[in-house]
Amino acid sequence: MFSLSEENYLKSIYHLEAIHGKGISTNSIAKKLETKASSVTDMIKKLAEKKVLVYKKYQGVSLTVLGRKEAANIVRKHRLWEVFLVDKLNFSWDEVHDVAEQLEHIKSPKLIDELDVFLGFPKMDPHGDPIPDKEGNFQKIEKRLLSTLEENKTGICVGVNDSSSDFLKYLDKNNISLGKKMKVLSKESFDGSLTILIHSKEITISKKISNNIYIQ
Amino acid sequence: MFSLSEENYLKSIYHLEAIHGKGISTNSIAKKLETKASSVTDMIKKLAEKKVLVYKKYQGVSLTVLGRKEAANIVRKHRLWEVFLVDKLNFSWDEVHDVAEQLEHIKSPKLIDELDVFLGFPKMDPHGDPIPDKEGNFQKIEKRLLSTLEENKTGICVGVNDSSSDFLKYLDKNNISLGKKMKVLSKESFDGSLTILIHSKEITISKKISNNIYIQ
DNA sequence: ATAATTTTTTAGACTAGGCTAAAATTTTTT
DNA sequence: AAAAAATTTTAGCCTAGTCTAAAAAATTAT
Repeated sequence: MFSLSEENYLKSIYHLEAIHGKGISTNSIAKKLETKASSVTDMIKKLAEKKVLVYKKYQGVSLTVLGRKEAANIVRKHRLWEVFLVDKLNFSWDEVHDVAEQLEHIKSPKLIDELDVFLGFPKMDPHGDPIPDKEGNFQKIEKRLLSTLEENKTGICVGVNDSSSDFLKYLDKNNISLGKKMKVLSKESFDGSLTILIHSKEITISKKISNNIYIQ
Repeated sequence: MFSLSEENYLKSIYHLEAIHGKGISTNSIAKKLETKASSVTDMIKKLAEKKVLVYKKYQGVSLTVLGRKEAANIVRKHRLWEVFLVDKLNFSWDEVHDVAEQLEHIKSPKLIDELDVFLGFPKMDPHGDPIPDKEGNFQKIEKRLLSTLEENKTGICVGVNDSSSDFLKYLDKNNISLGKKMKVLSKESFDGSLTILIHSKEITISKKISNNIYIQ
């Protein structure tokens, strides 16, 4: 059994590995968890003893198979709870993160199995991120950043790269949500900003925005 | 904001006050929380500083208005989650306690409001215990112990006094659940055991059992 | 009313998880 | 290849919450 703190470390390392591959640095973990490198060193020693990751001094860490499965299960719980909050309790997609962050630590295999049934075995959370199964596997969906779409081409929003409340509220304000069709009308080469057509309305978005929207 | 541990103390003291009135002893709290009296002394000092209870050395404690409201809200959350587990996730009434014990500590006012809506504003949990509203108020229902029912009289099961898994499983096995009609056929004066008619079946139950079933 | 017992509190120690400051190691720059 | 910079680890300290053992107070029994 893992403590709340241990689970948060596992989850962070899992997310970091998904982006950067094996060998996650102490500093990057510290940044992600908003803590100090020295605290990270202490904790990864503990986690290494528990066989969920491999650690060699000054070399960063990598999750073991066990650790990855454990982490995927926390992510699974997080995302299932997000679906619950949006589908059943009228939360909007920018409100779910903090609550799911708490709910993901509830320990009860039956709870999460039944929640999965109750929600109809969803494959995606409200931000378009995949929900792992019990083994930690999930279908990787085809997607690319809106910023890579050429002029006059059309895509459908299938996810976001940043799930912060601020960003999601911006999207709501501009009528961007999962499943929306969007066409790139023009691309400004100077700053990378895009003018897109969405819902028969033209809006201009910055490079930073288009770098955080996934389309298909 | 209160820590998990503080919340558990508040809840225990709240339950003890409901049974024994004001002035709860250090030892009784320790027993309820399965901890040591010395730990209790430490914690109640902290809680007294936070104004949720009044403490005078060697005199036991009493919740303040603030403390009672805080505690009632934890109970509210616990019982709403129990309803959710039974009504929506196919838990049986003997399985809900441990999970609700975890869920009751999730912090999100919106979550609990929306859960209440989603469940249709239930007034009782699966064991017949009342669910307090946000102010901590609940309707006290008329009820008496099955053991006080006279021979040849009939009652309807409206609650249980003991919510342990063992006891609830015993009730399941004997087809006793909320809403069931039961008639006392005979009472053994020697040991207080009862022979009751339930669902046109006769069963004999001990005094201890009949002391833990509420009827109306 | 005093002795014995029980309850409660205090004192001091421990663990998990975090921090700061300093030391050790690795990486980057010159 | 040495010096400078950045990263990581170690050492020592802190807080929350718990524990044991001993002291203090309250209660019960004689």
